Amino acid sequence: MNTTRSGRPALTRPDGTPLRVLVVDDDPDLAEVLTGALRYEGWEVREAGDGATALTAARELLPDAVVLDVMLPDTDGFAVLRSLHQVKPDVCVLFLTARDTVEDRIAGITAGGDDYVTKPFSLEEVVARLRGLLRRAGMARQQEDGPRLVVGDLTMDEEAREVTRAGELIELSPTEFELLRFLMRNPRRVLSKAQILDRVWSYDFGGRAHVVELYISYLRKKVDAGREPMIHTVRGAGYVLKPVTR
Amino acid sequence: MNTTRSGRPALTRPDGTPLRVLVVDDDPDLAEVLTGALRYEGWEVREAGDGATALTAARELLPDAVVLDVMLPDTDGFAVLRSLHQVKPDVCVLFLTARDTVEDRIAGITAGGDDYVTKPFSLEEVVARLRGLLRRAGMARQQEDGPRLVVGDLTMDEEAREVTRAGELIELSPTEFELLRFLMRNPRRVLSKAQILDRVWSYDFGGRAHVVELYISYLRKKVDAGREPMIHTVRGAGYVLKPVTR
DNA sequence: GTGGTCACTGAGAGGGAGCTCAGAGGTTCG
DNA sequence: CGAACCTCTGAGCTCCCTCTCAGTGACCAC
Repeated sequence: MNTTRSGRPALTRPDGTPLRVLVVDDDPDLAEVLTGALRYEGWEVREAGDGATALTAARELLPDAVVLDVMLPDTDGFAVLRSLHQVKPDVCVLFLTARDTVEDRIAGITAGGDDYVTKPFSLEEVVARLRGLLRRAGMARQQEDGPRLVVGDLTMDEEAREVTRAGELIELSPTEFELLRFLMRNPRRVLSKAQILDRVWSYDFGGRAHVVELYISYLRKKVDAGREPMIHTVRGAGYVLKPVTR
Repeated sequence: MNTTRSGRPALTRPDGTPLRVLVVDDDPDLAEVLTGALRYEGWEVREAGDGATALTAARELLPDAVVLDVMLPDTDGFAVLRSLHQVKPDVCVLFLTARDTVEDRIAGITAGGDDYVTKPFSLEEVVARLRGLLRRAGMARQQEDGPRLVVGDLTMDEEAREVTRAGELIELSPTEFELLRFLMRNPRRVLSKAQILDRVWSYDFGGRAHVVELYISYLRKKVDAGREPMIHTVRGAGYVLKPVTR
């Protein structure tokens, strides 16, 4: 079976082969980071720096999804979107936009079932959105039963943004939610503070690893409150989420 | 089963295959947006930019419905309609017209059981009209029991434009109605303000996401007034409509 | 023990997201 | 032509969320 670098089963195409994703961004550093994160998911990834290259690559790769910067050196996102749909009508598109471009030009994009993320974003968010898109488009085989994560008696419904422990609803802030999602997608694995910072916080966040401790503390108060703890500290290494064992 | 990108069951042809729709508009951006929205419904969609192309496409696709701009570069919509009826006599047509199009011509349209929408329109409206047309023409299999949406003790009769909560009638303005319809067609799913703007407001609306908050506020006063709330805010993510859980 | 490092958590500042009121402009209808 | 209604803008306000700082506690090496 096709697996991720982390050992998790990968989200695959219906025939079991890896999902194919095209990353289009003119900032090579950013493209590199994205590509890495998506490869980590076990997907097949290609990069392109402008609209023309993107189209050539798309014709070869026939990607299931495209991560597409709205601002490109040669064309604009809408034109690329149109051309992409001609190459592969059922392709999913995740747009990357600057914060100030949002309202006007993005209008209409999410209408087609596509989605967007504003810069600066966290990798966890990009991956989650992509997974959501692919799943809804029926391009991904359901490895788990739907958009629901389960670790022990802890469950997370990503679409409804609902988290429960032992059936009890837990309210989380956006950052808490994203942190817990990352933990739940990597259960029984020790995650370093650096890893967590890289995935959950946006790439331009200059802050110290100290925030991670803080948010772990918040999560514990809500998730482990008065119960057998699931979030454990591994001194000098990081944190790990484990189902309760007896 | 055939499903929409949103995960809902799709409205299908009687034999279970996807409904086939042809979009005819000379504005490529608009056509793209429409196509996306209809694909999102799980339908099979083709595009055409003028009358001649439309006819060729229609002969191949044999569409169940056509979304047809009245103003086309080569011919006018009515001529296309006549030719379409020769290709497929029972085709449903949804006309797109400018606000100032002459009244009497429109009157002629609806006489044939077809329908029209004036520009600028909202995607939610286009989709709803199309669903209505197809349902009435008996081309769509009724996946749900008729034109009635139900979430918890909240019900909406789309054709009668009647909304009730716990049996009590609720009066809504047009925009409020459309917003609630969108929420009710996506229960338990968090919808972002951008998604809501794209679907419920017309495509040329430049306004800020602030309007969504305003209309959510209006809806709450009418739908949730003095009752257990069904409309919930998910900070940093959007809004979600959920049946009351006790 | 003792010193040093790593981790946890309380308090609080600052910023931003969301809610609501009041009112202007437009449209519809009588 | 006026009244009623609807839609959207602007502004003020509140509350929540995020992060910084600082103090305390836990763990380890010697």
